Amino acid sequence: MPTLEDVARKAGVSTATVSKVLSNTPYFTASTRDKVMRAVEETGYMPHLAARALAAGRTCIVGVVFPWVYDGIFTDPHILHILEGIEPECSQHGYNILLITPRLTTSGVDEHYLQLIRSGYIDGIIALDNVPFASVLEPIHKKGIPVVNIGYHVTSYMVRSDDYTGGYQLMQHLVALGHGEIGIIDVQPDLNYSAEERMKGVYAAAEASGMSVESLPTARGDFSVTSGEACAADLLARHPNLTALICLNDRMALGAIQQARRMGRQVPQQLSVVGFDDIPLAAASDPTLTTIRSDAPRMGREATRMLFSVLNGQTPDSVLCPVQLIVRQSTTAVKGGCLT
Amino acid sequence: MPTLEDVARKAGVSTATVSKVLSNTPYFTASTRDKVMRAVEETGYMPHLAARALAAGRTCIVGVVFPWVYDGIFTDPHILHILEGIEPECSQHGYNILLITPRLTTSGVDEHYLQLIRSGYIDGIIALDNVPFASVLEPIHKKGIPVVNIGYHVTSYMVRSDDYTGGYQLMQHLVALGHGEIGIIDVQPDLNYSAEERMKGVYAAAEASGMSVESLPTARGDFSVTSGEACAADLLARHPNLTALICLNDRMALGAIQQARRMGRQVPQQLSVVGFDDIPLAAASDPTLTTIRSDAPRMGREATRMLFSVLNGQTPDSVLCPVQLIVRQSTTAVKGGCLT
DNA sequence: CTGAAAGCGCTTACAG
DNA sequence: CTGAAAGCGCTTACAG
Repeated sequence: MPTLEDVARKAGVSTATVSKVLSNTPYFTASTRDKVMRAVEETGYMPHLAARALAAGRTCIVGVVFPWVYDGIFTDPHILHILEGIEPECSQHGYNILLITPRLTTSGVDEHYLQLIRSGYIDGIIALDNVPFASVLEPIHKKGIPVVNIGYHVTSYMVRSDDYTGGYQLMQHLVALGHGEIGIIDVQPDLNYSAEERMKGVYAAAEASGMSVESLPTARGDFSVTSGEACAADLLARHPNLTALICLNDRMALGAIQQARRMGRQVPQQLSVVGFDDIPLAAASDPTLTTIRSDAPRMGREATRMLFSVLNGQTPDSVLCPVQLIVRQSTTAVKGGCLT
Repeated sequence: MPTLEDVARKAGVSTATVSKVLSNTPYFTASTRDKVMRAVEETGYMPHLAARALAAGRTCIVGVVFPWVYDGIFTDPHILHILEGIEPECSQHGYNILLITPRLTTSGVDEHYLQLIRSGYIDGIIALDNVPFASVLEPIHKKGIPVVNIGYHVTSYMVRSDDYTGGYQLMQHLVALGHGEIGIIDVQPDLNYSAEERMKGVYAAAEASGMSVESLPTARGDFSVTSGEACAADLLARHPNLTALICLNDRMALGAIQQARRMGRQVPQQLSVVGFDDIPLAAASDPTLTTIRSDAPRMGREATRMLFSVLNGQTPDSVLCPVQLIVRQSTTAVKGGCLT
């Protein structure tokens, strides 16, 4: 492999000059540039990134930190759509993506992660740090690497999805359809920041329409389909007069629909059900599911742009990404209810 | 950040010695090691990877090359399950994953990809190189980086899914259920290597059971749900006596089921339908889909192990990963047919 | 505008 | 077993 020195010799200039031409400093004449570029062509020179990284203190690598909090990390569509937004921005800036998946437990992060963060290999980080029991941010802060977090853990630069408004819209949608007897399938508190925000939104909308938050029948699932079934069974048995269910994610909603059917309740004619996330199955299930879609690629894109702006010495504002209510077949006006 | 020299000074030895202790060469006494390790502790030393890469010629980075052949790259479950198998192996070996997504067109790969490959940043590569019209392997070969390919493009080390056997099993399954009038929904040749192999398997099984391959009614889709619908409409109109359809992927199979229903054919009572891939929806659709599952995480794992073995100077054998027939509700014995 | 030289932080023959 | 020294391939003040 040819080095800078080979190019310099061939062009009849010093390595310093070649370096300057190649890194687009303004200090050279057109004729020098031509000589250098010709030599680059002829030698097939390509910069050695590790050498450049050592000398310049920049690696052109951004770390994308997806903590390994559960097995499904690589198949979670949300995470992947975020990556989909990150990749083109990095590519465009000539940056490479190092995929970092620390094992995150209540006792902290793993050793390999710590080493990597402190290794000088990474110019900036986009983290997906959003579980209450632990954070990946601390070693990053300590090392002083610029970081943008997608999630609710607090740092200087953040991108969040508007979970609160999503929850608000779901409740509002059901109220507008005339529903008054609404059950909730949520999850245990302190399990997930987004879920907490969603619930706050649901409650705010309930209060805004004059409902008493305390009296909303509630069951607690764990995001899984089966927990949705169990919760629906519980709620519908205890409160047969319910006309609608708000589920904190789509998978529980799909489980709830299955269970409602089993108990002889048609969806949506006798029971409206809403979910959250707009997973692919939500558009393909029967009935299709009314839900909230967040713009994950946009979150990735915004986070990456923020990171580059930080790397350029600016201090961008944090971003709240809007969500969208997707009305499908699983909700309808309450029978005999009055539309507002 | 403390450097090797800081550690050496504090331990009262040379940097060469510290380096030897840290890289586990056998050339030091226990007492030296203790001194060094204590100094490492006290200084909080962490090796600078770029410096190490430059000096040692190893970066501890493996590139995972997923060519950007279509938008869905980040949401294709198959790709992600492969990544799921790659990550733990790399992590275990102390290697980091650089995610490389070259834009692949008939005119070749993009410039940024070429630079990266030739940059000296990457010790080894796992590629997912499997579309007939272009390959990402050539620049890798040219640069001489060890590479394992997951797919049908030829290189020294390869991992493939046994598409052929998958196709064979689907046909065999239908024949065993007594089906004799079987339609095929395939895709255009030269579009996808895996699809070609699947078809070869289907044909081989057909011949093995005495069918004439030429007479199999066939329609050509493009992997999409809607193309599955169109193909089913075509086939069932032209050949009303068909009792089963083999579709080269699940999405076309799901489309075919929809269309069959619309045309008044119950699945599976009046028409058995099989797919290929076992996408998540295959287990959740109505009816659930009989299909072929390939073990993507295993493919990722095998490829990574092969790569590390190549990096260690060995020459591992290529791997053919077995597939599995998943029998679900969309297939049943032909009415009045004789089970063999 | 150009170049000589130091230096980024490590590893690795080599000599002892 | 240990260390002095060269070198990996680049960038960056600095002097001219």
